[in-house]
Amino acid sequence: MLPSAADLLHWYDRHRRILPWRALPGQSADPYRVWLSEIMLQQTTVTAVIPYYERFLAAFPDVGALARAPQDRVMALWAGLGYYARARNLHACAQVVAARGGRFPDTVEGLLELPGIGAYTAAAIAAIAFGRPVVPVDGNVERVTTRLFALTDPLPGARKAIARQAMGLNGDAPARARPSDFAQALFDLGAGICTPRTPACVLCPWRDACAAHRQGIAATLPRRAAKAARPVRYGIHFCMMDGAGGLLLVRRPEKGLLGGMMGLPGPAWRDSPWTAPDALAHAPTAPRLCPQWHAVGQVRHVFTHFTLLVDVYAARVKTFPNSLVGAQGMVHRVGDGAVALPSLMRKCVALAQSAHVFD
DNA sequence: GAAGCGTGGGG
DNA sequence: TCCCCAAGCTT
Repeated sequence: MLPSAADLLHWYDRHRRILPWRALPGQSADPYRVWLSEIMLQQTTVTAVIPYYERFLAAFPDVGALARAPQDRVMALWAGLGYYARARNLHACAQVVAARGGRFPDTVEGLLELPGIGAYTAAAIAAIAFGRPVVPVDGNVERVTTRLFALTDPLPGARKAIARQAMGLNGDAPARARPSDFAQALFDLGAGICTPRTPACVLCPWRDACAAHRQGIAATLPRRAAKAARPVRYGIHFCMMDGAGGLLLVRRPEKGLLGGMMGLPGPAWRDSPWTAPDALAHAPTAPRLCPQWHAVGQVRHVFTHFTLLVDVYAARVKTFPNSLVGAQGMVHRVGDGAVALPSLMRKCVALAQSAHVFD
């Protein structure tokens, strides 16, 4: 028995989530909002995205406003959401779209040419915003599909085969009549019913069509290849505050980890721990500046492919010498939210403040 | 194809 | 505490 789109859409009409970027029933979606939400939702949970989405939409009501904004402002609003290349690509994409009159391409092929838009996002925008009959294959759809057809080959190797099966899910007339709802129904099914750990098969509109459910293996799919162990790396960062509550920050390189974001000064992270004298040799210095450094503790931060342990040193000075600011970074006030400071660096600052070195 | 790229919440 | 992983893209 093949899954019926009508069954899924009927379920969706009763149980669809209300989300800030989602059009109400019968209304058409704004391509800008759909695009913005899709970029933010890449590898990121709905609950994490919502406040960022609201702030972005308030700051940049349309693609032209986003295109005209300084990159620093975009990065500052993105700070904390992670995968910062998304924010750089978002800004670049807005400028391309603004240059073509503010209208997004309405085909998968056209969307694919834009920065930050890959196979999934192109299909999602095409289906949700432009009603193209395509199935965006994200993690939800992969999970639903592997279970529906009991596909047991492990990810990521099986990804292409899974996508082929998924793209056939909209083959019947009800699905092709409502491409936008069909795509979002698959998301809601994956997010609310066909969940990773303990799927609520008893509530699933596709239960009778699901091969994995019949075989009692739904919760074990999709299978994944074993992951490599996460190594540990070691960093040192210096938190220096002046009498007016200014913090010395440096601009990180455009590419690479935390690219385009601000950070506390410190030597490059390495594979072996640091000793205190070793670390202090890298402290920011300037003529006639003799800061009293205090070791305030360690921050543990987990990135995708390694764990970072940061020893944080804090010092208070009267004022930052111009040479230091000019050579190594900028100053901003603590509490100023409009700075592109990623979560790792915010943790370091919070630790330094908790040590009362700045009181 | 594989590696690089963040973060926070839940089991 | 640890492990999993979430509407993936780029190189």
